[in-house]
Amino acid sequence: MYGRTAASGSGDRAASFSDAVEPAAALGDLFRDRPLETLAPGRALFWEGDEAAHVFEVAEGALRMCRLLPDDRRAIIGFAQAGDLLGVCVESRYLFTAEAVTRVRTRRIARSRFFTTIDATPALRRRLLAILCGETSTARDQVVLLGRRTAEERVAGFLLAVHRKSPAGARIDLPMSRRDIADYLGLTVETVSRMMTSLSRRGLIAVGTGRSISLREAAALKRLAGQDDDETAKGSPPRRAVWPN
Amino acid sequence: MYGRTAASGSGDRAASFSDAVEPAAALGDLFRDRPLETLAPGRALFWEGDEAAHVFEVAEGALRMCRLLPDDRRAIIGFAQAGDLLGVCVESRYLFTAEAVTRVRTRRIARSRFFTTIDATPALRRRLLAILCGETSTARDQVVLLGRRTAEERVAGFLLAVHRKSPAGARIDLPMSRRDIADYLGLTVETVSRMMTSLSRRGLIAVGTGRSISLREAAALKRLAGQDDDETAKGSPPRRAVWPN
DNA sequence: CGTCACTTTGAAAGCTTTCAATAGGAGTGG
DNA sequence: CCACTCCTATTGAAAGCTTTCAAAGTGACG
Repeated sequence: MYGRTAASGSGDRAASFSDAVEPAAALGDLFRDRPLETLAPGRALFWEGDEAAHVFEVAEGALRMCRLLPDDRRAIIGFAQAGDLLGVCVESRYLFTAEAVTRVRTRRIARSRFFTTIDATPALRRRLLAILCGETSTARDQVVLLGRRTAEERVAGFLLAVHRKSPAGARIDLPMSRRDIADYLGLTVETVSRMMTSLSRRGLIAVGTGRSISLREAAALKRLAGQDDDETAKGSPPRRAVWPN
Repeated sequence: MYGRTAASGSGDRAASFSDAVEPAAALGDLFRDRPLETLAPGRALFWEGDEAAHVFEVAEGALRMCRLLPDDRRAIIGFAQAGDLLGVCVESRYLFTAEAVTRVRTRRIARSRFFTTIDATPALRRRLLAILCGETSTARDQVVLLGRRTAEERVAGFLLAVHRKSPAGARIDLPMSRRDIADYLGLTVETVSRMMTSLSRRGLIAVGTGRSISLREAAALKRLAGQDDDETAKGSPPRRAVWPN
């Protein structure tokens, strides 16, 4: 589990990494006086199945939350970044592995203390509730993405999602590798690469050196990703197509 | 959002519909004296985007939670059944449409009252927390399923999941259509049908009349679905494959 | 300035989807 | 109670999008 401890951020619902929640009581306060711990790229903060003894707050860097299938296929459930909470779960074991993508700095508190404090503080309870609802919502967005969108739509949507939470400008620096992106989007590295190339050739993005990318035609990209800010249809209720039973 | 208000149930984490939570304070009590409302098959309990005025408890029947893409592609996020909670969300609008698959009976309470009561009752707060964590976990299982499993694994896993929550016996009666299953598994109706036929021809299942299916070789099915109850590997920690960065 | 890991390309293979058409079943009306 | 209609499920065959398998580029580092 993860979630911003005091995030702002908008977040088009379609394809957002973590969740947009209005600033409120800061869950981050819980970690205020805990020491910072550093994690080198590639190292795990905790493993799926391990005793969930702590709850973590990401202070810096990016992590990937992943799960492995018996035959080594890997699925990345999401990425966590500064301000996100990791390891919140009711069960006693972590449900996924959290690995550092970049150098990461975290703070931790005992799970028991986390819940005790949360339970005793109305404002924090509401924050946690919001975070959990957001997490579910994000995971479901991912379900829609994986279940019904093409490779191109996934990649376009991914780039837009990253962009939405990066400082500013058309330039984005992906902290993760193509493999991470592929495992997050349910594709292969090659397909991700091909889509990037394709978007690039069509002038929608510019693939820079390393892992930097510039969005050239955000509007077109949104159209591709199916995240049209179609203002005309904005007011109308979503879609009420009638489906046979 | 949905979740069992007082569920028992085990639930192999891989591919479970709703979530397994130990019995505790019954959230269902909140609905105890509310009148039952009936919904005919195919009718919506609420629409995505609608003002989330109520929280519902399913008393009977099965619903599908779905989302539509701009071009009519549909994704089913999950199914809800007796005991599940629907419509819990922090935001003011429903994030998906809930439609009756079978004849459904529900009870409802105002969202404000729901949260007020929950907030005032420690035991209920913990229940809700557990439900929300479970929902997130379920949605993520689905992400892994859609992102990294083959059509055959998905169908096999789906049948096992349905079986796990049905009364008993090898026989299961699917309340939903092939289309619903397809939209839930991110496949087409034809592919689902072909997989069923294939499993049937190999003797793993027997496709009865209507929507009934018998599991002939549950063990083999589990192997296919990647849900091996491999006792030997049971004790060992999940998987700690080291991934390059 | 090599080495190694990651990314990009190519070409062929594969799994699913599409498009079409044939079964099956449930419900309706004569 | 049977004929008729409609909708859902099953099959087939061809097309397509992704994946696989291989190999060539690129860039970061020591």
